[in-house]
Amino acid sequence: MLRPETGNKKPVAKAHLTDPRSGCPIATSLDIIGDRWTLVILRDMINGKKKYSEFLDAPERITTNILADRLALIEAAGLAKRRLYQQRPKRFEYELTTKGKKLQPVLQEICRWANRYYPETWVPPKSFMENQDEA
Amino acid sequence: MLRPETGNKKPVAKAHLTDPRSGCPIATSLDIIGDRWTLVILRDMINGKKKYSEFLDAPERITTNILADRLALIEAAGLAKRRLYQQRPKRFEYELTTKGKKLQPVLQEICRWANRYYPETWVPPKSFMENQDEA
DNA sequence: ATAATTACTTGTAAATTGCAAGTTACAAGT
DNA sequence: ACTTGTAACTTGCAATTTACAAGTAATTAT
Repeated sequence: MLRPETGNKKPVAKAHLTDPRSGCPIATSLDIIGDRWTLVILRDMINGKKKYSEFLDAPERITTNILADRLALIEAAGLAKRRLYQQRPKRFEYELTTKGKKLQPVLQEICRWANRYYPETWVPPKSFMENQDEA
Repeated sequence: MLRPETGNKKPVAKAHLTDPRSGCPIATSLDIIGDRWTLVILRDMINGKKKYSEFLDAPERITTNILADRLALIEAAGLAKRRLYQQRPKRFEYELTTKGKKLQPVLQEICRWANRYYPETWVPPKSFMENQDEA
């Protein structure tokens, strides 16, 4: 198909994003972050990664189509914003919004749990576990 | 197919359960809890639900095949244990292990985040948000 | 001129999910 | 005795999502 320039959107329907399964805060959140990839991308964003290629470098080896899809969903959910940082060729970088940054305590608790029950998991740097972003 | 009595297991392969994508505590955790249903079942277990039919009653309307699959995975991951509480007919109840209970802080942070950014979500009872289970 | 890089898209097979219906074992009502 | 109901699942199948591989457009590096 034609793709005259980068940056055109795919449908990104996903019914549960607009129509949560219930009023439960957990179910509503999982409609957005309840998959195997979204939070690992958020992890990288918290650690300062911004560019598509940086996210691809993660040791979990996300595939390009999933990454593109998740970045669009993350943006649609208001967890990050896409900024054009170069006109030709168009290049975007992704930055967390406050809403996205506020998920850091969730990630921190996940890490505490994993470090306790899966001792082979890495202990995150203090900057990740202590830093509660202002704002 | 034959199913002489209830309680026989299905394969439950899921490669990432035995072989995490990386040593990252977040990725490792998401290999287990990174889906749209597992944590809502854990929520119900924390709130004292034990039986299959009780989990089915949740407002999110989980289907029976997904519930059966998730209960098996939750047990395989050591987050809950299945107990035969009645011999004839065989009836099981599911109870959180300590490992499963220790995910409560993760759920609490998810609730805090959702209550802030999705004001239409329910505010959980204090018992859920404050209770840090002993052990 | 060729190779490499970035940020994707496309195609297709495999796996997972959702929906509906069926099954087994028993209990309770008529 | 027979039908109805309930609990805890299983089965079949269509629809959606995921993984894997390859391709593409624009531009820079060699």
